[in-house]
Amino acid sequence: MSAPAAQRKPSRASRNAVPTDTHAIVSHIARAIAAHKLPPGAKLGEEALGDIFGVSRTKIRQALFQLTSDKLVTLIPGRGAFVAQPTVREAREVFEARRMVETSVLTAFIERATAKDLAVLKNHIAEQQRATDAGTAQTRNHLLGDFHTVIARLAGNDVMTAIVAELVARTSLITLLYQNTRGASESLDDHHTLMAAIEKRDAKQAIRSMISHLNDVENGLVLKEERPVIADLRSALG
Amino acid sequence: MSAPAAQRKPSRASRNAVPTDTHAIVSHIARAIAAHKLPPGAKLGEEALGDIFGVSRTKIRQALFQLTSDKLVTLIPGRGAFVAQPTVREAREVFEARRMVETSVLTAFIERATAKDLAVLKNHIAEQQRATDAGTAQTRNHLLGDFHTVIARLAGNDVMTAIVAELVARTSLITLLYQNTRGASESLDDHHTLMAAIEKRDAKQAIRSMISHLNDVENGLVLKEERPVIADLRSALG
DNA sequence: TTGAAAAATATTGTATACAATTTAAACCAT
DNA sequence: ATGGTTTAAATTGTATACAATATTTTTCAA
Repeated sequence: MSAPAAQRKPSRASRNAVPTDTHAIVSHIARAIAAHKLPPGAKLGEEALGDIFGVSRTKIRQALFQLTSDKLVTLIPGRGAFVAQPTVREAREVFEARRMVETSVLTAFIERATAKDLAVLKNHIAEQQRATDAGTAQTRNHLLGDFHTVIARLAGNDVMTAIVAELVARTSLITLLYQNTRGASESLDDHHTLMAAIEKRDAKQAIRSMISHLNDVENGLVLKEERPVIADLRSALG
Repeated sequence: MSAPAAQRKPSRASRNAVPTDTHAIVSHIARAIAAHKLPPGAKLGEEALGDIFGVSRTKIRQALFQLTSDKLVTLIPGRGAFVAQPTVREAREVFEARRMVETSVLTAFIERATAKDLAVLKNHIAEQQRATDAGTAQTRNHLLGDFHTVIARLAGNDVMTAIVAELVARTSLITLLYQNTRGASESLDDHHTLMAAIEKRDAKQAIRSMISHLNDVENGLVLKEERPVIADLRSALG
């Protein structure tokens, strides 16, 4: 005898399609950043965000602090929150960290992967293929990054999965700030190659593929001089 | 013509020796957890903490959220914040993560370390030795964990350093919850052995040392049945 | 005495109010 | 016009107030 859900009094935000829970706000903004709707350097005003999500600044503040600890947002005391602008040094360190972390994860995955795990991964690549052939750039890029996180998850270590997920998220910010000259199809080719090595349980070859894949993405980056245009908050998040 | 610092109106907390800045509050609580003054499961009441640090619940809340994302605190909705009680599974994953992450970091360090870097590390071990011979258990344990973070820092990758630091902090919680039967002197011996391999730039041997060191610490853990006594908040943080 | 139900208390979740700082605008002198 | 100073507006930082939820205590019947 559960009470009808409609009994909940509708929050101010329920009219819009934007979330009201703190975690939902965080992932909503994170997705907007990853999808390149919110460019690096964009101001994230608290009241503006509060209006958009229909909550008070209190919750917005919590969300912004969390995003700051994820390195997607930079908090300048007294000035406010901005979408992070990773430095060249930070970009290189993130890629080095990914090479270190993901090769270990990949080794563990190859050791432990069941036939079902391999099938899941193959299916994920098929999704990537479909999104590349006929999908939005947003879902395609999301899937291409998610692939790396999925490997970590299938390797069965939640701690490592969280680390990989964070590094992948930071990478999406980096590839926007430093114009990625490398196309998505090249990355997808890399994933196919990597998958072939994984299926053969050839750890050495798989690691070589992973490292050269990450190197290629990193080497595809160039320093952009002009700052990207600051997008409108509401249109980016609405 | 700088105004005298005394012009700042003294905050409520200035009478006590406890910090008022949010980051300071976070590290103060984190240290108390690492020093095993706040046992796993201890309730972290917001008003109680606010009284101790002389700030409002607003700031305490921020600190608790940050500690939650560091996995040192568990936030149960509607119930409050508690010092985290990592599960056995989580403990194993943290150790596996450390083996993965720290072997990579160690390899990079051995490749890049200058003579000065080696000297810094040797000096750190000397400190560990002094603290083991004639220091408090608290500073000894802090230095033993810090050693791993120092290697990461000297390896020159801030992203990896942050990851190692977080894993080390989580480890201190784990070693309290699952009674560590292994003494500090054994760990110090391991560090000496590792240092010898590092000085010879013997990466393979160094990695072997690091892995067996982490394995030994992990294998020294046992499941404790009884819950640790909950310490008094004020005495732990004052 | 025990156990359940109800009331009272305490604690968390969220919003708002106010102070401090920063940013923008208006103003004036050169 | 230009540059700097002053004033006004807007934004952030912190504390407090109020609502919602948990916890404890009290009460009462078996």
